[in-house]
Amino acid sequence: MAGVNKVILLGNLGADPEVKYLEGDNVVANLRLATTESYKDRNGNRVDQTEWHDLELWGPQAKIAEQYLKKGSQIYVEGKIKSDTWQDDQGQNRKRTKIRVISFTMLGGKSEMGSNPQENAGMSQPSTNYKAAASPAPSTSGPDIQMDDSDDDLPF
Amino acid sequence: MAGVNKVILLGNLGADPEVKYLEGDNVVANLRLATTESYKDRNGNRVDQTEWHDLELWGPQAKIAEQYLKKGSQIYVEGKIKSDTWQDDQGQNRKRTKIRVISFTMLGGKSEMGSNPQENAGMSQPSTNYKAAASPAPSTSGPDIQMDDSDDDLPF
Amino acid sequence: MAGVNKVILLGNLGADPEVKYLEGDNVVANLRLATTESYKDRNGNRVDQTEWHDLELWGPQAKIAEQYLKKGSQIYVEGKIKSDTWQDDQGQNRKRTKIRVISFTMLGGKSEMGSNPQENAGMSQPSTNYKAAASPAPSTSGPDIQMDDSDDDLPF
Amino acid sequence: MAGVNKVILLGNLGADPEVKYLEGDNVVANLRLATTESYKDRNGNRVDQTEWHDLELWGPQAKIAEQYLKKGSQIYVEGKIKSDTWQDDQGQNRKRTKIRVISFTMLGGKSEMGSNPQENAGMSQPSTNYKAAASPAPSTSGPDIQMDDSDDDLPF
DNA sequence: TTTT
DNA sequence: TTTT
Repeated sequence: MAGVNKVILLGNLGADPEVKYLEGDNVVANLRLATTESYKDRNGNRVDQTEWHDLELWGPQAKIAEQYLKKGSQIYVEGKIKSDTWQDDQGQNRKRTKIRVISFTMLGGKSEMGSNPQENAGMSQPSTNYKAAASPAPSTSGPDIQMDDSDDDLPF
Repeated sequence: MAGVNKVILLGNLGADPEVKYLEGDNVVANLRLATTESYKDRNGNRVDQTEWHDLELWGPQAKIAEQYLKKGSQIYVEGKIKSDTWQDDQGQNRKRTKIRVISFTMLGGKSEMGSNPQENAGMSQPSTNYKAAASPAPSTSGPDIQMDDSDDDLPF
Repeated sequence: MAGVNKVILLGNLGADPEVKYLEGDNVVANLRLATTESYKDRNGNRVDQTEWHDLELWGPQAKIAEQYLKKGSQIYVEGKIKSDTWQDDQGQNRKRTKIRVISFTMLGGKSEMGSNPQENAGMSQPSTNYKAAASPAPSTSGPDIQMDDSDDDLPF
Repeated sequence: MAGVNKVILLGNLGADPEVKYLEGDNVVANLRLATTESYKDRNGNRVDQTEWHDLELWGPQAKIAEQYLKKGSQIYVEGKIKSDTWQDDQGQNRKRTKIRVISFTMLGGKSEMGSNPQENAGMSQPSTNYKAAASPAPSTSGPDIQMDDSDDDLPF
């Protein structure tokens, strides 16, 4: 039963975040992330190989992504693999794999922090590490606890 | 261009390895790995959530997997996400995601190492860490050589 | 400012946990973990190389460790590197590095769960993943949030 | 015996690399890497906590570090923990922990690749991932060969 | 001693 | 579809 399911990615966004506001105050952001490897083939030519990843962020993380990330942004991501399975119109089993983001960090320093300081509350550094908080935000009354969403049972 | 694409899994095999011997001495093994998380839902009930991963191993690794792994084996895996994309019969874009294994380690000590000591050459411990070696070995001669199989340009 | 400091270990305990109960309900456990690599030297002889790690766990994690881990236990650990620096008697700068554990998972299934079922509440599997909760436990009123202690500002 | 000893760091260099050329064509580079976490304390004030890591790179990696890294460079690192233990003048046991780098990637795109294209041979991208190659190259001929430098038995 |  |  012991299980570890961990993904570490570092790459660039292929497009601006797609953010959806759902009922009940929930927010989800979908990102397309490219990770590119370079290697030399047997003839000594450099070859780039790009893998595209579908990332999913929920709650406060989604909002931070909406606010600060855009096409081209470089980020470091920790998450886990999550698959959806369903039957398509032809009755065939289908599977789609995405990365549920647990935390991410903006790199590259090309931040364009909004001009509204309110927006940046508690986030003076654009490259702070954003741990996921469940959404709706739990009323943690403890000191400064960082939450992550790795094990919650919210419906996402 | 900087890219990191890393997966760390720890779980159990849902079936024996499926191994195919290809032309040119190539071997590929496919594994189904389950990683299970346990958490309590809002009612305090324990819930298990299992994610199934398709693993792909090549060359010597595939042979080691064939030899030592079986349904139920517990392993620790490092690898990377690799997707195949194609068009199906209906002309729809399809995508299948799997984990290309870079290294793995057998856990649990329930090894049943073959009775033939030759088989265990260099592997007195069942839980040795098996780093991937490209197969057939690339004719690496320069200093730029990739020393694991993460970046090779072999056709897999 | 972007920072990642992550350690992943899988190994066995060299001794039973050392647990200290501090004032204010705090608990700390210290573990000695061995990670062993096997490789062949240039003569083809198998060589084992063991690295010893000093792990530190706080709060509920420390109690779980006290309860379920013992000399020889095999665990998977995620944590971060933390160093203490000080001056010794001779006025020399000294540094000691340890691993602050964020989460751990018991492996090997050799659990000897206590006979008191209360103790195992919510932990029917010995190999559940134990995320750290800050100590003293925050009064999280949210649903089932998993906390980790990676970013707290408690004095440890 | 199963062992995993893995470190993932992302941070900035506190100083230029220190490179030593040893007898027998060996090269070693030492780096000081800072990883900084930001969090809010219980009063809502942002606090930065910096951990300093001693990195050690060998062979070709050391040369690449010497050539392209400098004080302030942002890098992503994978490696493992390695400790030296010895007795000091007072006969006391001492231990020093460092990170043996397995691979690293330059981030931030502030590369100042030398103007000599020869220098960049096989490395048109400053942020290529540098996997360690043992130096001098081991005469790998069998299938059990370690394909990165994590498990070699070279004298470093 | 870094970085934002 | 990203990035250098």
